[in-house]
Amino acid sequence: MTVRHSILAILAVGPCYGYQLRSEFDRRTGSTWPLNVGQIYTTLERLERDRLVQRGETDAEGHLYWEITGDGRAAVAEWLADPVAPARGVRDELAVKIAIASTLPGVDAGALVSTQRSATERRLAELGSARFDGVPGGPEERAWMLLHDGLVIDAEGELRWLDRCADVIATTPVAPLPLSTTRPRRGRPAKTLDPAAGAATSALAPAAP
Amino acid sequence: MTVRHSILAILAVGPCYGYQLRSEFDRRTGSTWPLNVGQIYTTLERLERDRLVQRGETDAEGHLYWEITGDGRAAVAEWLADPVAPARGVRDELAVKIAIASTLPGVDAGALVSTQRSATERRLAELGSARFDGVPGGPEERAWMLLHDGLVIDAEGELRWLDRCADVIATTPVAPLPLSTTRPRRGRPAKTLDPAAGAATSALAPAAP
DNA sequence: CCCGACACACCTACCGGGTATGCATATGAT
DNA sequence: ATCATATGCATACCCGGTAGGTGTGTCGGG
Repeated sequence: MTVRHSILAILAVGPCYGYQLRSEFDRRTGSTWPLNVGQIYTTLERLERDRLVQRGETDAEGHLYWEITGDGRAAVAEWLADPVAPARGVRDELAVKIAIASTLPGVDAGALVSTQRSATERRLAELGSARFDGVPGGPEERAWMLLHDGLVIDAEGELRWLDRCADVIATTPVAPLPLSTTRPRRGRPAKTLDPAAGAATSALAPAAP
Repeated sequence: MTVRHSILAILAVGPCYGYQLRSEFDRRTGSTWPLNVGQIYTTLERLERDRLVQRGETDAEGHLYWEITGDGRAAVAEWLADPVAPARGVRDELAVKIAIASTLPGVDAGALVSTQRSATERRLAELGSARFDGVPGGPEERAWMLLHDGLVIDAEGELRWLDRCADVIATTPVAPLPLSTTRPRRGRPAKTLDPAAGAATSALAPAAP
């Protein structure tokens, strides 16, 4: 939803035509987020459908200027006021991958973790030597710095997490899981008598009282 | 691509029918990643199209068992060997949002950052009090712990990053950007003789009349 | 002097992940 | 008897994102 909202926010500054939106987006984000031009037009159509945007004037060169509506301004305000939703990113993807891998017979999950660790370390090194090549002092540089720092912090966190994964895998061995042989019973399940008690805490969580 | 690969990896253990794949996935990931059943079937069809999977036997209950192919096994091996691609997650989304916001006239980017910080702190607190409620000692618990720790590390990193953002915003003020007034020149760009001087002057756009 | 490179400008088709929803059947609880 | 819930499958849809095609105008170089 980033592109959608960003376009809307730029239109809140003033009417723009499609291609212009892209250059404004690039200027403000330092070309940090690769944006396909085609996406602009489909997004504009969807915004129009949702009454957040409307077609405005057409200039001599044939440029169609899009204007933001009242609803659109409200949506921008809401976007700026609301924090972005929790996540669903790489960490989840990695977590699922490792979780699945550690249940597969004949798969060394530890090796997977260490491979990933090497890749992340390499990434971190590349980030360390990356330099902004553009006009300093402008919005592009700020955007670049913010993104760059974010990637660094992310990579560092990934390393910490991978170490934790290696630890969990090494210390709490789980037998490889074959396919479940229990035939599923249809219908409403029988009432369970006692749910297993005692949930373990993770190392990062404070000890339960 | 997580679901696609995970399904394939489970099929490498043995043939399964659609619904069975979902329960195996849940069992191995601790229901950590909410997986819509419908997705299984569309994914299986795509896997079949790509020759990674093929239709097998149908049992007495009418369950169609899917089998992995040789290409499929190769794909699983490749998935397990390759590290997960760099990212494109929340951090990017947040970075773009902050970058855009800090160029909008009349928008307090600092307030946006602090709002986000509050939300992340709240999230972190919730994570701190979260406990695994399931059968301890199994793969579900391991998956839950890995994911949980990942979320904690991620939230902590986000806080660090947001502090950095606040710092950048406070110390390197950028004038709010109006829409660029420079008319785009079509055609092949003129050969730039002195790129530094020309670009630097045009970087700071004066307010349009 | 024309050709090719390249930027502007727009449009369309397509893909893949994900969600919602509908349908049918079986079964235990109330 | 009825309802709630689980298994089991199928389909339509949306959305973000990518690829690729169509022109047009301008400049540099052969």
